[in-house]
Amino acid sequence: MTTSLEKNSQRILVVDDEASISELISTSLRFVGFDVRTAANGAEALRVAEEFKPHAMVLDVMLPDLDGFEVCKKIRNEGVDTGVLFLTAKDGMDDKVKGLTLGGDDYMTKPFSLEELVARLRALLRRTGVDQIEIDDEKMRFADLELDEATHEVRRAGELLDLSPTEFALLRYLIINADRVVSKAQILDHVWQYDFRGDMGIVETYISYLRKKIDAFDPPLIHTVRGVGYRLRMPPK
Amino acid sequence: MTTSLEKNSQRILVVDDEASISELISTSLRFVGFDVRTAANGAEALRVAEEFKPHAMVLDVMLPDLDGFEVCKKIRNEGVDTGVLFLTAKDGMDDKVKGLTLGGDDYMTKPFSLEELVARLRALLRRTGVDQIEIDDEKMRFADLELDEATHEVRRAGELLDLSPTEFALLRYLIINADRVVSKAQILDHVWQYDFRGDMGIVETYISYLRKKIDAFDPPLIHTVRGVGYRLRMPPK
DNA sequence: TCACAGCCTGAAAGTTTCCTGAGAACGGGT
DNA sequence: ACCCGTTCTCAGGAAACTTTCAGGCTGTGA
Repeated sequence: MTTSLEKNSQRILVVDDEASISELISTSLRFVGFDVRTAANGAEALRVAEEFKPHAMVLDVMLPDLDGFEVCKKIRNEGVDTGVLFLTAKDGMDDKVKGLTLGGDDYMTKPFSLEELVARLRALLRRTGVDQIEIDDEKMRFADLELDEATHEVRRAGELLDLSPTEFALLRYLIINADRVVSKAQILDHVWQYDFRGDMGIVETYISYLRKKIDAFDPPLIHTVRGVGYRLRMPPK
Repeated sequence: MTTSLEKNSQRILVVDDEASISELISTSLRFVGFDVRTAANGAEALRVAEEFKPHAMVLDVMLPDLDGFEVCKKIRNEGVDTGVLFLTAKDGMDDKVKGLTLGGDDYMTKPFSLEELVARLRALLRRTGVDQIEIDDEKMRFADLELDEATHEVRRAGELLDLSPTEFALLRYLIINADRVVSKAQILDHVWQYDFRGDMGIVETYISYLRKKIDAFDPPLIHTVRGVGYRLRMPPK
């Protein structure tokens, strides 16, 4: 079923018992080029990890059998050297969450946005440095735009801009899809948390906010494609 | 299993019978670039030390078979020349341990913070001077900030500041990660003792304390990145 | 040219995150 | 035992951010 034959992509194991979440994540990760396997519980995770040897895992701490920490520990004891991105519920935070950012690992609370997930996962893979070509020093560029994941700085024409978290995430998504048209629905699906129930008007609002900041310069880079979506591009000369 | 082939890193042997502690420590040490092996008791420690020839050891004094002092003595008798960082429980045997800092050795009481552990270990390696290039003279700098590991002094613009232990550790962590955003969770994981069970509000409190001291000067160096964390940086021109 | 859907944007309400002062708890030193 | 510096919790208020909404604008097709 699942290809898993993509020679050049990094292998990610997604472990979550909620099928809808698991699917959401794996679809997204596949789409951006990862080689993904899933498991619905700890036991299955162990089995899959052994033969799949993932470069990183996305791991719910709340599993039906073992908890995420156990799974992580066991897999590492098996000699699979893998970074882990833990998923936790918003509240259960107090107890065992300590220590999750050690050793290159990271965690996110549910619900999250898919862009955030991908960004974190990439950062994690970069840190744990699995067989990695050292291309991107966590900076994205488009035209005279520059977005730095590590410092959370955004510049246009060298000038520092002050963006809110959502503005930052939206711009990141636009840059990733530079030159392509992305629909408001796509934006909503990727940039907003997966449980967001509002309508797409909010995307318009945020595009407007972004324009005020990044298109205070010339030339404007954010273009509306009426009836379709938005597109980041250099205006044709 | 674990790489252990990193030619240029220093070798550390971690000896502790509590698996969770041992793992916590080795994960942290590996991540900052050491080549780590672990042992769960005295006998194993002797065996591993003989062939691993560690530059330093992190050694629990309370082991199931031999105690830490015995282990240390035997290993040195075998001709392995290694500094030792002892770990002791808060209460017992202060007297026995006290004498240990006479050599280049050092000790810490459990629970400790990981930054503290790494800092002490580095200081120890520096003192025992194992085949090391003498790069860092135990002073860290950022802008007009100066933090001296050896004297525990902190200056800004040449002026001596009076920091509490926690404030010192927090500032050290910020300087180590200068210019990058560090989340409150990361700070908690690295700067606070590993058994701390409170919430991240305390990080805010300490950031506030630190600001009152180091940002009483101009320009302010500690910056909040809303929704993400904190960041030490020079304000943009 | 008109009408309308699609889009833009200001403003206000709602929500979250952060800052900080006050005080309780703790512990080492005298 | 007491003092004092330190750690930690808590809660009010400020500030930043998110979301909704409505009125106005614009491009497009009839």
